[in-house]
Amino acid sequence: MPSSARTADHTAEAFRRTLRAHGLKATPARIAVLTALARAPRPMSAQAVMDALPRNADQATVYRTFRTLKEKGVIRQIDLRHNHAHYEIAGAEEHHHLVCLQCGRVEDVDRCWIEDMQPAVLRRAKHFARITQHALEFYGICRSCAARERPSPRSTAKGSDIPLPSY
Amino acid sequence: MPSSARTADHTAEAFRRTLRAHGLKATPARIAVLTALARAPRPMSAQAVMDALPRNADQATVYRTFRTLKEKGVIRQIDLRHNHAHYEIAGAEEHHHLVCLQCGRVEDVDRCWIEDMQPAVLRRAKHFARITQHALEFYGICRSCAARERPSPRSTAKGSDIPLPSY
DNA sequence: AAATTATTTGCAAGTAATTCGCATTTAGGA
DNA sequence: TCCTAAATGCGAATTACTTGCAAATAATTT
Repeated sequence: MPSSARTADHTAEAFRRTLRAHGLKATPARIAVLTALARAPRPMSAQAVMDALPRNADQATVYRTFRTLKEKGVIRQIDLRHNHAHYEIAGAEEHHHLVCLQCGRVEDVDRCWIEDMQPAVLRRAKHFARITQHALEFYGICRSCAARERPSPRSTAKGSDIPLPSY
Repeated sequence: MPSSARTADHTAEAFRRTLRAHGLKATPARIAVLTALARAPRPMSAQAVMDALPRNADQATVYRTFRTLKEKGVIRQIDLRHNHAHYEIAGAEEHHHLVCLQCGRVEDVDRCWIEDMQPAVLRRAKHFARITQHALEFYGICRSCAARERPSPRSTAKGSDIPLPSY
């Protein structure tokens, strides 16, 4: 067996099956994006993915792929405070990240503690001198949205997809 | 004593003192931004703050104010997955947020649990039907950056402030 | 209270990240 | 192999945020 970092089958064939299982077409572009994410040791930016791709696949495709796979839960969006989104393959064991606000270095935190645990997290970290902040957000669906659930999955062609409150 | 939500003095005078304590000029724009954030029940976007401001203060000023106050730790940046940053006054007791991926509704989570605690979090929530994801990131300074600490706080005038690794 | 100066602001233009419209291509079922 | 919905590629558009610089101003000094 290969020495892949996280236990998971990250072959093109496996991705093909995953895509099909979600009712998505297994296109070369999507497989290439997933392969790039799987190879990278850290969450990747759109730019990094585009650079990693052989030749084809332009921005729009990469961004659309991110959105689609994120909606299906195949990949996960990460906010590293770099002024642009990062993505990683989901499904791996829960983990978080240590992000250096100065140089952008990212390191995995493989267990889930908060606040009082920060000294311990820091001790386990390989490359960090101190932790100054952390952010935790929960995402889900609120009651009113759940109530009018699935008004028409495909009707969202034009309008901005999220009706935001004023802030 | 007034019935302000979070225990803290959010008067213009208090903000003036806070600013001065951080070596910043207590300008009307800054006090207005802080006042807007203090009044809002949720983290605010730059747009929301600009709309809330009497008349003056343009984008550049608001964004610059965010950056300055964030660096001083007076306000905190929140990623609500709305495609733009949100900010809230820092210093209040630790809390997190519940964000509806469909309508953007935001609700505070006033205690800090994760994962296995999600059913309990959901039960305590007022407006949520389900939680599907959560994100936790730690921010700090890595060893190499700590090593070359404070090369010259003011010399970062032009270059992009964070030398990013390739992704 | 007026002078002084480093900060901060406002404006207008600029840049980076992400999205959209639409014609063309393609994956995968019939 | 044909067919059709889904996906791509291209260019243009939009959004979020930043920057350069001259004018304004907070707070210190006199």
